[in-house]
Amino acid sequence: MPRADATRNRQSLLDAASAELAAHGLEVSIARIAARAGVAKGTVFNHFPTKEDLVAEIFGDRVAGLVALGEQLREEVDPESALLRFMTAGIELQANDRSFCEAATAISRADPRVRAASERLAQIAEALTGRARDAGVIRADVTGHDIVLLFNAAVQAAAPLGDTVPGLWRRYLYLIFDGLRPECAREIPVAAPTTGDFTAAARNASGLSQPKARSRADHASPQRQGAV
Amino acid sequence: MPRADATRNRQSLLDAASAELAAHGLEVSIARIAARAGVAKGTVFNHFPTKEDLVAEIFGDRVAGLVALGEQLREEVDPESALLRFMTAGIELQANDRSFCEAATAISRADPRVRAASERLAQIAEALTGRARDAGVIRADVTGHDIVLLFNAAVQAAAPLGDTVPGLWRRYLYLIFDGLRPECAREIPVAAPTTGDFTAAARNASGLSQPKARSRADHASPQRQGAV
DNA sequence: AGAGAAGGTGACCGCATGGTCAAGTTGAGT
DNA sequence: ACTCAACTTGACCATGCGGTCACCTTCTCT
Repeated sequence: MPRADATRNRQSLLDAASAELAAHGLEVSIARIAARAGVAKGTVFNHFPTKEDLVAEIFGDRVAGLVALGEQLREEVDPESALLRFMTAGIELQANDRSFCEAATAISRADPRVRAASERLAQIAEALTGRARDAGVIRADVTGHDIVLLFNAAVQAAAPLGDTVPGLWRRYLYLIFDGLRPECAREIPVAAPTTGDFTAAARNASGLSQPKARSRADHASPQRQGAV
Repeated sequence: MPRADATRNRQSLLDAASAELAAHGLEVSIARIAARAGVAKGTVFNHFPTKEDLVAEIFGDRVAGLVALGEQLREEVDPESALLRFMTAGIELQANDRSFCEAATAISRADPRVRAASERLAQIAEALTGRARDAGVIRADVTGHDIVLLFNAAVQAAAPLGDTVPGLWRRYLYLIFDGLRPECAREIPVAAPTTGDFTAAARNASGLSQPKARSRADHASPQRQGAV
């Protein structure tokens, strides 16, 4: 059983990290987080072995929250509104959290907790999508994976103006959602991604330290004889 | 008139930087670029006062290329196919270039060359969109600015699987494009962004040095009494 | 109250980055 | 062939990062 001040500090750190990550994205320094939590830098590493670990903890929680909401929405009577609300929540999470999208792509795919949460999320998304599909309110060729990936789409469309026009992502959510309706479905020449694609992508994702990871990967291809 | 070797080196640097930026994104080090170009680091700064300057040069060229294509497409007979090809080109550019999306948001909004090119791009996009709108092939409430912003959407939707499923962005392009059709248009509760929004966002964008820019901006809001 | 362990601390390390500059090299005009 | 400005070079600087560790403080159990 940990000491009282340790528990307190741990919570402060999680709160501080959560806020700083949301405000400034993945590159916030540990020093900043420590300062905000009112502890020394060393304390951060007492509680979380690496920065990646800290981020994974927070990111896992966020995804878990979304999963919980999705679970509720399965009870919702109207499948269309359920799906729309699910997408809204997923997008809103990212729109309010600078670290989220980056984290989803880069970090913590390797982290087991995040992996688990993400898989649950994919299942929920598929369930909600399936209900909407069966009800005939969205096109037949759209899958749960598509829905999760489209979270990114709406946020990133609005991202260049994100701070200037705060609710803009909503515009693109609606635009994209209209594209999901059966009425206007044209054939799509590319198949939906599979669960296997996601696991394969997870293997490629190396971790937080992109520079290091990069230089390691680089030895393979872009070397030129004369240089260096 | 510059010396012959200077001209040669400048071109090598642009080529190298272009390739490295595409492959590794905005955070490639100057050292890497210099190595690839086969020159010393100092030489880079002989030709481009700052890293931001180098990136702006390249990024400006890319946008200009897209503008040129857009200009050709205005002659195309079918407005729908013209718009679709324009979007495809814009997305493809980003999908093949890791630096592009980041650059669009972060850097070089401040750079006059890039600003100019971006404004031209917005005009072209508006022209192509207008033609498609008049022809009744896309919904009335979509603007050229929307189209440019949606470049990001398709790429970013596919981004988490980008390296694993290379052509995936195409799927989301088609999905999004279907959402642009008049047949399935529902009312959108958020207005399209204006040119003014873009200029306002440009003012906020500070430059390459995000860390510095951040800490400057940070003094304003997220300070907490006890901390630091 | 006292003791011992759990936890906090901040100076410190190694490393990488963007950028500078005095000294050396080289292309081009005569 | 000679000269000199234009250009290149790489050691160097300041800064910021994630992470470590010997030392000190503080909680908790008796």
